[in-house]
Order: sequence, then structure tokens, then C-alpha cells
Amino acid sequence: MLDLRLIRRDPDTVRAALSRRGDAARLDDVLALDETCRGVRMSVEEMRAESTRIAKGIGQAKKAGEPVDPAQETEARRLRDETTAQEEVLRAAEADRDALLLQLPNLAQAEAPDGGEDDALELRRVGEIPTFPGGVLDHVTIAEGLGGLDLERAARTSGSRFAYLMGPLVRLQMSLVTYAVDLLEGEGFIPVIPPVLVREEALLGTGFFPTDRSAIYETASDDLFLVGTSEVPLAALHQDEILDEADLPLRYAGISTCFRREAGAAGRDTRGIFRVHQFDKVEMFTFTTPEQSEAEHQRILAIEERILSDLNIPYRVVDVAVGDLGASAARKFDCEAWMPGQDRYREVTSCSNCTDYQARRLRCRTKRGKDTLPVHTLNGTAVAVGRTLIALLENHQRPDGSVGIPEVLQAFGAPPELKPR
RNA sequence: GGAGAGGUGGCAGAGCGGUCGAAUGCGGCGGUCUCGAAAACCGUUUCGGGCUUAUGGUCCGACGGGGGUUCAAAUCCCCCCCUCUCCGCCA
Repeated sequence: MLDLRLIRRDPDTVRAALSRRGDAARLDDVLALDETCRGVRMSVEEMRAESTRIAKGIGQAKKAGEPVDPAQETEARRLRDETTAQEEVLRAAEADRDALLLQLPNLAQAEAPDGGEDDALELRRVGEIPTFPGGVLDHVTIAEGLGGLDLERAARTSGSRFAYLMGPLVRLQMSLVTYAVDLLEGEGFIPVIPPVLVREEALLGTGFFPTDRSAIYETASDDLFLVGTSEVPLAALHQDEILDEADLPLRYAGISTCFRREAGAAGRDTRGIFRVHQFDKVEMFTFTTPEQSEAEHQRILAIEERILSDLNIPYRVVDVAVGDLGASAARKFDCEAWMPGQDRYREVTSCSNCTDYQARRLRCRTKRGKDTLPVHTLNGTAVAVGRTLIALLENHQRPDGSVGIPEVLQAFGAPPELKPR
């Protein structure tokens, strides 16, 4: 959520920033509604003050055993009814204003490139793209050859975009998770296994609602939602709290299964486990100060790159264009791994600086002198297990159908190589 | 799922129709004392919002959340959420 005071004080700057994202249209509606709200609020508050004065007078009189002027009670009653009516108007106006305000996305950082999905700016390429003179296999063929994947039966059980991950890939997945948690703990992140079913408030607070509601699974009878990322429960961990600035930055590593409806993605990435409804992920999340958030963003990105380097996966880093940022992000970097089976780089991790956007919605603040200000929040993928498995299998495949496993994972229970059945 | 108890400031805990944003204790912060510290004593200590461009003032709101009764609600009524105890069920 944007700072309403900033919108009032400097609407032109906010409008300009929003129009970069093609989303400035509703700003003037917000301003107009806000004008109404403030006017009505003033009159409501004046009436309430007057009501309290009369009520206190009556109270004092009764206590002193003096008679109460019935005209006073009549006047108080009239005032109350009028106030109630005006409060109704105020409530409606504020609800309208806030509903619109909730839809406005975060203001992008000036450095973020203009444009949409195809306008991400490549920052660097790291690692050597492998060559396969004897031909290249994609992850589905490799994984099935290893006895590690069953998509057909998963479709029978759950539908498309689900998978049975089996046999050797289970140990590989577990080693990826423990490796990542181990590394993140060393970097000061507290491991967390959060709830993956959350209330609507957590999704509103993190900015997934109202904009991306169609991407989220909803339970039929419990008003609970399956999270698409542990970012949601991690951000909500400090909802409605005032954090001590001395405790910042607070870093958490969430380990969870993620659920995505992938509505609107019909026909895209239909092969294999690249885009599925359910996957596991280790996620970084930081609460920090406004001054430190950009440095923290770089820190998170550096950890993502270190992980890909540790795994010998060639990748590139892109600076995502404003039109492709989620509602909450002010800046986003993606790491895209080279995927030989697709002959291109594909997103495997993503890190966003959400500045004060989520914190304001979640009312997560810190004290500074007399001021209470929203903190800054950041999130980044440490390991999206499914996509990382794809990158590992495809990049480290050998002509005989076996797959070499990076050394770092062997310390966490992965075998040195996976052999075909 | 059934029965009961309860949710008040950072914590503990009183208040159960009127001047209560709320006693008291602990903790925190500032001070007195001290070479310094402890103790003791004094003072201070919630959050959100409107107006006022002061960096201060003023007003409104908030006692789990939302409605209602009343001139007046922490206090009475209704709904919801949460916590605890017992029973049932269960990994």
C-alpha cells in the first residue's frame, strides 16, 4: 500500500511513478475520495466531541443528585442519530478509498528498467553453457530414465501440472533443501517451517490480494488459502508488531510447499515439472530499515548467485522491467538458469525489494524517536526445488544417461551420481 | 466435534454503566545519590487518525474483531476470532 500522506503531499510524483507501470488512472479517484473522507471526518469528530460534552454533563449532574434537563437528553439523542448517519457516509467513503488504494502497486525504483515482460535488462551471464555433441535430453526424459518422475500417474491422481517425484530424486531434493538451509543459517537466516494455509489478511498484507487472487487456491469451507510462497506467512510473522530497530535486520529462511493455480498459464510450459501446481521452495525473507534495504537486496541476490554457482549451473541475472514487477515490488532481480532441454535461460530464482509496501499493509513498524515508521521487507528464492532439479539434471547429464551431482550436495546426502535404471 | 473458563498497556493484573486511555506491581527510559554500580527515592513510559506546518498544540478513535442497547459502554446484549482446561478424535 502506498503512503496516503505522500499521495496527498506530492500527487504528481506518485502519478508519474505509477504511470511507468501503466497504473496511474485510479490515483485521482483516490485523491477525490480522500478529500471527501477528510471533510466528513471533521464534522463527525466535531459532533462526537459535542456528544461527549453533553454526556459528561449529564453524568456529573446525576452523580451530584441534581435534576437533568430533559432538553439536554433530547439534544444528545438528536446529535447521536445525526452522527450515526454521518458515520455511515464516512465508512462508505473510506471503504471505497481504501479499496482503490489497496489496488495501487508499489512505486518502482528509478533504476528499474522501463517496459514489460520482454524488457528485462540482462545484467550478467555467469558460468559456461555446456555442449552435448551426442544430443541433449530434457529433464522429463532424464528423470524418467532414472525412475525419478511419474507424470502420467500424477495426472490420473491430481490432474495436469502435478508430479510424483520418486526414487533418487527424493534424496536429491532433500539434499538441496538441507544444503540451502545450512547455507542460510550461516548467513543469519532463522529457518522457519510456516503455515501454508493462511487467512485472507495475510494475502492482502503481502499484496497478493486483491490483484493476484486468481492465482491462489482457496479452501471450500474454511476461509483459508494455500500460499503460493512462504513469503506470505513469513511477512505476516510480524504483522501488527513494532520491531525494535536494534533487532533489524531480521532474516528468515522459509521452507515450504508452494501452491499455484497457474490460471491464465494454460498451454505455457506444459512439459515436465517446470510449471506445476505444487512445488517446494526455500525462501529468504528480511525485515530491515529503509536505509538498509537496497544493500540487503544485493545481499540476497548474491546468495542466490552463490547457490547457483555452487551447483555449477550456468545462469544470467536480469533486472526486471517495471511492467513485470508484482504489485508489491519496487525492484526485482531474477536469476535465470540455463536449461539445455529448452535451449534458453529460464527463471529459477527471483528477489524483490518491497520497500514499505507490504509493511504498511501488515502494520509492521519500527520506532525511531517519536516516529513510528513501516519497515522494509525483501524476499528472494534460495532454492525453488523443482526448477533447480531441472537445471541440475539437464546441465549435468552425461551421454550414458547418468547425471553428475555437485559436490556441495554430496555433503547433504546426495549420491555422487544418479544412474539410469 | 462436545463441555467449561477467559482475552485489558512491553509483561502481570484491577476495574464490570458516568469525569477510565484505564489502579497497582514488574520491566523500560530520564534524574537524585555514588569514584562507579546496586538499593532507595522522584519523574516518565500505548497505538492509529483528523486539523494546525507547529517538530509543539488541539481534537477524534482504540480495553481480541465487528454490530447493537444507552444521553453515556472496558463494563450490558448479539455474531465472529483466538487462548486455556476437560472429554472425544487423531499424525
